[in-house]
Amino acid sequence: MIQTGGTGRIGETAGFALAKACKAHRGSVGAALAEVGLHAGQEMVLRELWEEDGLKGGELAARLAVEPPTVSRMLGRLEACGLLERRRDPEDARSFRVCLTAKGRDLRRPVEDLWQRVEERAFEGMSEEEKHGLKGLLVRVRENLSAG
Amino acid sequence: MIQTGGTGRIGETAGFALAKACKAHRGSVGAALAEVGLHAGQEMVLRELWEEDGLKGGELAARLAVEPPTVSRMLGRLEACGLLERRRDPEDARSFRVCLTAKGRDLRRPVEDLWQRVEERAFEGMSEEEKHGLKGLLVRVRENLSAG
DNA sequence: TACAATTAGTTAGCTGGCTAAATAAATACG
DNA sequence: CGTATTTATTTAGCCAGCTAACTAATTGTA
Repeated sequence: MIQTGGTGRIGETAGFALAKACKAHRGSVGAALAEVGLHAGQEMVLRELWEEDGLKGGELAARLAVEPPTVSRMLGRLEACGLLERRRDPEDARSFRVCLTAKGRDLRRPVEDLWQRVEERAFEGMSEEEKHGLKGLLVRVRENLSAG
Repeated sequence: MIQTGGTGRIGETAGFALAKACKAHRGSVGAALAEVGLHAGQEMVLRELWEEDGLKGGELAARLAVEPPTVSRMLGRLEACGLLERRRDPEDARSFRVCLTAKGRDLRRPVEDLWQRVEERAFEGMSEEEKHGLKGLLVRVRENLSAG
């Protein structure tokens, strides 16, 4: 049994449960990612590029809902790892296109697989209905908060 | 409308929805916390102490499910802010007790209030049943993952 | 055309999180 | 009793995230 947070107001909120569940999830994903040489969060950058290669830095930041400086340094590290490269945009000299290398593309399967393994463990014992309902509610939370 | 992540496998998982919802939630809480001079995560330390003052550093790390070095530096900063103090444990010279100052205790209300405001916005439009069900599922996710 | 305003990225510096390694005290044990 | 082991905390250094401030290129406009 896990304590849900005592008697205080914060510990009783759904937001608290959300934060703790997410922390555990990120921890599990992070541990698995370490086995392929990645840090938690970096797989999100790769995921966007697997979906659409050649994004501009700013587009990447917007899709990740992260600030430009964050993306800037992450790209530097991923580039140093040989997973992607920045190519100057011929149409705009202050932009660049982020392009996956073969090495970066090859990580797709292993990363999707490990994410899937965590998924199975995280939601073990839940029906498809429960899981689907949970997902829907989480999307609503995100919508509610990203407004303002 | 918010994109849920395209066609890739990761974007379709409940874990992905969890991560994105949590990111939005942490962002909202963090913005509100900034108004009382705190950073996201620090309120969790205070919360534990509001529940039980005088915890040892290691106990705090365990309850937060965080590593000792993380707690060590956070305590240093919170102490520098005058929110708490470390008192050496007379029964064990290598331990200490973390004790709130009046300033630290006074933050309870404002922090609980702002957390509550985010709670209302985050789960706006959800019935109590949905919210309660969501909370229960999130606790189960946490239990599933904190096992191994 | 020349200059102002906007836009794209980067750098610096802060925070929460982590691991590995060092310090120091308590405990176990021969 | 003295040494070895375990335990509590800190330090160093890495990464993701942030804001503020800077650079450089594009665009708007007088």
